[in-house]
Amino acid sequence: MTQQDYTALAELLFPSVDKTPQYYEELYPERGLKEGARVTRFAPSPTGYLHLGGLFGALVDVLTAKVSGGVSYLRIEDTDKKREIDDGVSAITNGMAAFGVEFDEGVTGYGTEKGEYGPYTQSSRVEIYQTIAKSLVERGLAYPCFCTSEELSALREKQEADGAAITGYFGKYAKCRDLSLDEIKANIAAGRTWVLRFRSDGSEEKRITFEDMIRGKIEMPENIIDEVLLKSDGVPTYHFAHVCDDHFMRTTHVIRGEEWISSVPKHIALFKACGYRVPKYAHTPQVMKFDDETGDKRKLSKRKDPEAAVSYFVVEGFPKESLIEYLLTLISSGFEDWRRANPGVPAMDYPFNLKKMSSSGCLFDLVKLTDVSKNVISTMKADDVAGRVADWAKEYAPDFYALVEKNPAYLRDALNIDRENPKPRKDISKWSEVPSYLEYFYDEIYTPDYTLPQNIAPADAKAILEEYMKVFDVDDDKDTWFAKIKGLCEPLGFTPNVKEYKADPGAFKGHVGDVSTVIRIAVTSRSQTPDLWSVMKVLGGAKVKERLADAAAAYGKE
RNA sequence: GGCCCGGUGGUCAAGCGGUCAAGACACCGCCCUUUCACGGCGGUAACACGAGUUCGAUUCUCGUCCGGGUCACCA
Repeated sequence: MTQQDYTALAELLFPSVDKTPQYYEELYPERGLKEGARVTRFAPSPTGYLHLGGLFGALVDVLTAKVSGGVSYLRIEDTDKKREIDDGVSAITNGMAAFGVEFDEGVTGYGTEKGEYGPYTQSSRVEIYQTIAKSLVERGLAYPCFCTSEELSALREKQEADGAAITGYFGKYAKCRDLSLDEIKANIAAGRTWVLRFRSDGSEEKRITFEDMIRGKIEMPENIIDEVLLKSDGVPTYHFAHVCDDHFMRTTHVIRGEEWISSVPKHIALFKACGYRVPKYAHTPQVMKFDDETGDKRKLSKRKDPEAAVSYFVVEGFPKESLIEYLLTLISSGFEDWRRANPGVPAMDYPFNLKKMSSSGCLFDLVKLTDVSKNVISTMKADDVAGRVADWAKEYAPDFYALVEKNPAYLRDALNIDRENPKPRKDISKWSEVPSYLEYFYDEIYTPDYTLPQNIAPADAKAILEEYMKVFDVDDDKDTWFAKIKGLCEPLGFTPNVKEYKADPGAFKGHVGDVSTVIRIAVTSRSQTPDLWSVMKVLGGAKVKERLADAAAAYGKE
């Protein structure tokens, strides 16, 4: 075909395209950012709920931009209408919001966005792709292909049967590659649909190398495939959209999952054909999970693993900071050290470095998350914890919420036991644990169970309780409170001195610990609780006396 | 199958030619202690395998094995 033919072909294929690439170059100028500033993007497709791996990637994008004084943005890749789901976009933006991940630009919700480089939704950018496609045709770098999917799969089968190393539409197999202008016209006139293909000039022998920001140098065979640029409905494939968008949105660093590594040669070829500067690439490792059934590491699966959806963590009531902190420990090995050196600093201030990211797939570890979360929660103020518990309960535990809502101060006080001090308790890892954790503070959900440890006889328990009721005063300070419990010991055959008991166990029924346990069980039905004195203070004198009496009566019946 | 990525304790991981191979989680023990937790101290436990390069390999090279990805008008 001659240049004239190409021009005519471009006009034939894209009659309605009236803009030029130059128009968009001016519309989306280079960003005037300072030297070294990185522009990153998170570009998911709205095909389901927000995946944990998605949050992971988004974090890397945002951090990379932030640390360099650059820009991160959210782009929606909705070029495949078949796979799209109704609230796919909201699932992504809500999920990000729920964990406090904020982009500088891009889609902010269903139908809304911010920033000067939009639209940030690919389905709204078809005119741009077509303009670039048209110019590629004019330059002989792209051509229409009329092959049907049947023909294509027949081709693949034939190649496989021949034992071909590379299968696909390329070179001599690309039968539409050298159609004449007249043939093309005839096909179109006959109403045959077409896709636009890239005319690759790659060679099977040549290899290309590129520098991955995480993995270092990667060498691969050059792309020889005549990749589809525009599907038959005129919408671009991922590959073409990636090139156009990341060029015009002036992305400097393309950070995406490692499943894209194998298409980098394709992308580099496309960037070059378009005359664009190739961005830097960083391919992140996959988040895996240990499969108990097979005993193997495997990719986190949407179908089998509830924790693959970030919504799992909000339902369970993990604070957003916990998941972020945990993910950061996976993302960057230096994070835990930094955290120890910088307690209380927002996680997003972490001086992240792409190069220090591990390149091997990491296993998602719920146990570690639990530990991280306990630490996060242990540093929160009681008011904060109470507020978050209430917010969580309102949504996911309405019965508990009804209880809590009646007296917020009471909830706060119960949650404040052994909190707001240098060595806070670390009992809670997620809000869903709170209802059972605070059970004995609420009669409505409290079921008395006065079961004693083996070594304490009910009759002794009854005696302890009866004596204790005589001296109990909720207003005692902690020392006199405990002195009273010690005072109970000797008359009843126990010793206030644990060491004394250990020296000669046979001489006593037990020690203060046993006496305390009896009281603890009477008041809370548990042998293990946070500081009992504090618990009683929160419960109030009347309630404590009532429980003491109930328990004593219960032992009396035995 | 071709191409590509990866392989340090159970998990996450430092390490970049010479280390008794960090640390965190989990686990175990001890101390603290009226229970539990917290905290402190200590412990078990790893360089997938085989060659090569080197005075010396966890570190470099090759091969093997294992895991993963990718070979669509899906992203």
